[in-house]
Amino acid sequence: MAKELLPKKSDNISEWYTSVIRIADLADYGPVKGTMIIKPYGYAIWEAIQKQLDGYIKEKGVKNAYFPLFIPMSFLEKEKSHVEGFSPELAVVTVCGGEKLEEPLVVRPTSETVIYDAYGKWIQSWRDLPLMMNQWCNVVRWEKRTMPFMRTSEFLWQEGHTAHATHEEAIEMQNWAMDAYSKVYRDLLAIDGYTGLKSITERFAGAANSLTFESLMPSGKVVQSCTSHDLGQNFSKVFNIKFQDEQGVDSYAWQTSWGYTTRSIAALILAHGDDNGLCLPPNVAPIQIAIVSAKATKEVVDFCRLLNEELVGNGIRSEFDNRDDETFGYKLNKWEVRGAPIVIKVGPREVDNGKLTCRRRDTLSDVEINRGDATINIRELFDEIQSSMLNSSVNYKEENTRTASNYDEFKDIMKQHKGFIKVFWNDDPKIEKIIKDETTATTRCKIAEDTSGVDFYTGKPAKDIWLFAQSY
RNA sequence: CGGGGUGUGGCGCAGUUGAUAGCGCGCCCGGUUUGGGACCGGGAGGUCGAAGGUUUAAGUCCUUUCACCCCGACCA
Repeated sequence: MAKELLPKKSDNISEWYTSVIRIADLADYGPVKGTMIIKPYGYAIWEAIQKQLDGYIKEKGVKNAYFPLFIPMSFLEKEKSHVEGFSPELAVVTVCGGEKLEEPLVVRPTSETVIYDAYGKWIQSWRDLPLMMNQWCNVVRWEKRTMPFMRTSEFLWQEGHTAHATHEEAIEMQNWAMDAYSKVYRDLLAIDGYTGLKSITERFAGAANSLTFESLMPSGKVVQSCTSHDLGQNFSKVFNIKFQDEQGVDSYAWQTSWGYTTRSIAALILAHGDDNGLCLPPNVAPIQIAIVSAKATKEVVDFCRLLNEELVGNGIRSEFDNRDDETFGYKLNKWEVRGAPIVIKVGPREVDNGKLTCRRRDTLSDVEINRGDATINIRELFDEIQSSMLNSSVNYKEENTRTASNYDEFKDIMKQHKGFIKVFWNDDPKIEKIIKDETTATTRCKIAEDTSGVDFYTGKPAKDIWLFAQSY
């Protein structure tokens, strides 16, 4: 624990990022390339996200289930664009129990194929629809360039898979999932972003179209940590997910899949952290309140203990840091690096005057509140911190969304600022490739249909408004 | 996977022309301390990323390999 060892975020955001993960005790490297150990403090963030998102999922009537880790290679090969999209990053098992397998097994990179093989067996009638399942699990994608939380060979996520009788119903589901994701982002992580449709190049392998939530990081690069796909009938046709409707006519089901990953924790670290370390919004902070005593007299310790019990009893994630081998100043810095939203400083002064000195992590300023109604005051402070953090994210996004009306302006913005670039554009993979090669920017999403402008690249009448940016 | 860089106790580093390792922080024990990273005393801990090679002798030279960082391609 040494704050002076933390590189300045403004100097070198990459080194800052990997250091803060280690110093704040979020995670450590695993023994295998690209793998990571998520430590309790980091995992608790994931649990807070899970709790919220799992609640939304259940409210919607989607059931949790679990499907196998191993998938026969032939399953992936059934959907052409799916296997083409994933084959470069597959981990494949060829030997089991000391014997070479007849058919290699893929460690799931995503579970469409294994789940839809089962759906094909389970769905016979319109009465079986909609079929809506979700699983919380790990997936493996052998990435070339890894980074803790941002891009690991194995990562945790939730994947929802649904089958519906109509395309409209499937689209409603797809939109619902993205709404839930953006609520998690905004309400829990205090991160704003743009929701929209992916381009032909960027969409999920096997999807008819993909919705995404894109959030801008201080480096000027953009993070995508969740997507929601309209799979059309692409998978139902190859996995034979057929049902007989009320008229006795056979049709293929309309499907969606949607996932939210631990990459969102990377966004959380990057978006709010500063030169002093992590800065967590109260709604996801594993420890929302750290109580630190300035002098460990019996009166002070008893005061802290009672306060902590009261807060914990009222559902606040509070901890009394009662270590006797660390000094006051040391503890304050420790909780600062670990990003606890509020540190309550208690000494004889507070015991005497019935006030609490609260240090806000987001503003690094002290606020005095009454001990008497501590819980109420702290809940108010939480709300204030949470919304102030979201506000700064909203402002940052808006300040860094720039409009380009032609390619020269576009290149200029990429050179000077990065961030989001808003343009009129018609989706064209060939042009997207050229732009990427020349500027490193790719489409993030289509945010609106609008025929009032001309395509920034070709100058021809345009149909839509798109956001471009460099992605992580 | 391509280009560049790094690799020495948990962390940050030093180690001259080759002679089998040292510092600071941290850690453990004892004591004094505690309102923004305390101090004194006493300890533990490394064969120098890994494997091979040259040599009487390798942290230092050579080869291979691995990991991490920065920049690309792939990607949630």
